[in-house]
Amino acid sequence: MAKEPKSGAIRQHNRQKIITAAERAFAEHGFKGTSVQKIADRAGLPKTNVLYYFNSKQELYIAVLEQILSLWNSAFDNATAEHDPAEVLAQYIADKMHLSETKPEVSKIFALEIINGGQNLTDFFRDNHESWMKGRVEVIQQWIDSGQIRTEDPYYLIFHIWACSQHYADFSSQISQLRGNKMTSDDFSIATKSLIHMILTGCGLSVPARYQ
Amino acid sequence: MAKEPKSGAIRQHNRQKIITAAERAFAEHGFKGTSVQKIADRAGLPKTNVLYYFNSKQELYIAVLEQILSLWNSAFDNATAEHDPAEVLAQYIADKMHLSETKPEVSKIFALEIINGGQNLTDFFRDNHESWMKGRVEVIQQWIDSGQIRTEDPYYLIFHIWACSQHYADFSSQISQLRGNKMTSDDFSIATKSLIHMILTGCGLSVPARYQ
DNA sequence: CAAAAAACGGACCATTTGGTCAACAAATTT
DNA sequence: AAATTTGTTGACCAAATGGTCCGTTTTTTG
Repeated sequence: MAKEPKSGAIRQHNRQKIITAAERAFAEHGFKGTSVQKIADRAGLPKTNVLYYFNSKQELYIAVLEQILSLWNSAFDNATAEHDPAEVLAQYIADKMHLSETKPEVSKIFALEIINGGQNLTDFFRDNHESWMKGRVEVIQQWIDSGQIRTEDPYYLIFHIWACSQHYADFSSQISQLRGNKMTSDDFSIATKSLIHMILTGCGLSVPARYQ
Repeated sequence: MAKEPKSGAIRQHNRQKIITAAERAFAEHGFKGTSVQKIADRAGLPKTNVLYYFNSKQELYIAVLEQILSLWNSAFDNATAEHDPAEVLAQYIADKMHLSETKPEVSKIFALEIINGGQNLTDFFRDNHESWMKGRVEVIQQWIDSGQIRTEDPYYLIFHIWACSQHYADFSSQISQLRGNKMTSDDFSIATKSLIHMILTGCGLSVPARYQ
């Protein structure tokens, strides 16, 4: 079924144009709320052309989700118990916050997907994600066991990092409304420091100088 | 236009039945992803009947949002600078976590709404919310000024509390998948303690005995 | 440069869906 | 109990939408 890559230059270029348009559209209105026509308009192509490259709306959506995965990487991925938890966690939080600042659509699409039960995430992604988590939990558990950090449960620590950092992307409209203006780059910098401080201190770590 | 209450017993009863059905449906599939027919089925009524009580899908959706507001209340609402910040914040976090545990649909509907820009929230709600926020920020600022708590910015503190507590409702599917099973009541209890510990400690507060 | 492959795009179709109508049934009111 | 209001429902409609068809144009290839 799936026509193989064929990687022509035009194909590559158009697919990317469509994915980018779709990314923004899905982030704004969710899967159901986004019509193929709207995506096509944004990409500056006729609808038929979009369906030519992606056989269905669902297929396009999944392509968007998959492209997003490449952004998930972070230094935390390869950290071991030998690393300094304060450094690793601070860096991880900073990375996540940076992503929320620069690619809020990505976070929103994922949030929408997960809230709706994550039915479109491939098993491949799920397994990957799960084993990533297991690995990270193990490292944190070792930090706990060696008395380097103090927290109830590694899972919750990671969830709290995700929750807070993603909140700045997903709930940006609420944040802007309540604060009276959009978060500037400086605001993000302060929020990041604030979050790093809270989480590290909350784990009994002291904040590395360059994150203060 | 808007037919006034008329508060007959049947009316009251049916409206509530519909709202409850709609609440679950919207939480699962969002506004666009939920058809009036589906809501009607869940409520055990013909679609026409749903439209009879709520003139449009949008009107029903707004009714759902408004009913939700009643759950937003908390002891934190009336706290002043004279209160003990550790007590007040711990209680607030516990309240929010409790809501995530018992009414995850509510949190999800709100999350979906805010991610999509909150276009359906009434001005009334927005203003209310904004002035609530201003009041709370002021109290926290006083705690900061008097050296009782240590945090960068009151706004971010509140955002982080929301982010973490709501995460347990909104991202429950992800949490279940990664942990390997659904959060039990005991898990929630531990997560709550963990969160209270992290946030209070992160603000330089010590955790009140009954939350440890 | 001819032939094959890839890209383009208008017309079209089936389904879903929000919403209306009109007729009928049940409750309430007078 | 008659009159009026409220509740119930199936039939129906128009718009939106995902997706197909098929002919045409452009690009690539042998």
